[in-house]
Amino acid sequence: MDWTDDTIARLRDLWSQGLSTAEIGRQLSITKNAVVGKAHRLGLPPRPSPIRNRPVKDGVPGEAPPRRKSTPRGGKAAAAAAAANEDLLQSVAAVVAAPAEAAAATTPASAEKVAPAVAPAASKPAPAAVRPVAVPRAVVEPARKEPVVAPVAPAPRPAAARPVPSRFQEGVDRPVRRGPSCCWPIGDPGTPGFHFCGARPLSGKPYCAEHAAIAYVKIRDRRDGG
DNA sequence: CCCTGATTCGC
DNA sequence: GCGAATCAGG
Repeated sequence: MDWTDDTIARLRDLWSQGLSTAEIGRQLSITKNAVVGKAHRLGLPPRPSPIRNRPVKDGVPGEAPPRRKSTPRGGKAAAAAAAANEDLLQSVAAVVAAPAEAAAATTPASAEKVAPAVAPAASKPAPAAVRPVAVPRAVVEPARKEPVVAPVAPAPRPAAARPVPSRFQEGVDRPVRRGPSCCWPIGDPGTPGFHFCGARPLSGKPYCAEHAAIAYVKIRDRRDGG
């Protein structure tokens, strides 16, 4: 791998986007090991690791068969990494908490499904021109085979100025129509006029065509003047 | 099995 | 410095 300034910058960018190492590797056409290794050497912030910490060997390693030539080290390093990890997690959690809560606030229990606060990671054959938006993996599901779009959290008042459709005058909590309905929030939650769009959603989506167009936007390389 | 990220260590 | 091999948890 030729680690030019550009590729390193790309790595840093993708890394900061919260993409998985494997995903970064795919986009850079390298292995995840290369990604991790480089990131490690670059001193990039550790990602939330599935591994809690490196087992301490001075105690009971838990039957860790020393397949390696030398026993795995990393007592201090692992501890530090773990600490940094938690620290990072806290920060990330704090950052993502707000949007999540906001979304939750606008999603009543009556909604049949939760809003798709999910950023589909680029699938394997993803074009290089697009890539998923930064979303910490902790709050997203594994990638779906969806078109590369990014969810946009509904604005607090996407249509505050809009008149309330007459079909909602009679019942706010229970839309007139049954079955799936667009759950795009309209108005202020908790206020009398608040309601959900209620139109027929696109199949497989929580929003109607109109609001899906707003909710899902194509991702463009933000470094490219986006 | 698949996935994940971290570490080690030969090169 | 690099990254495959390996580890280890979900």
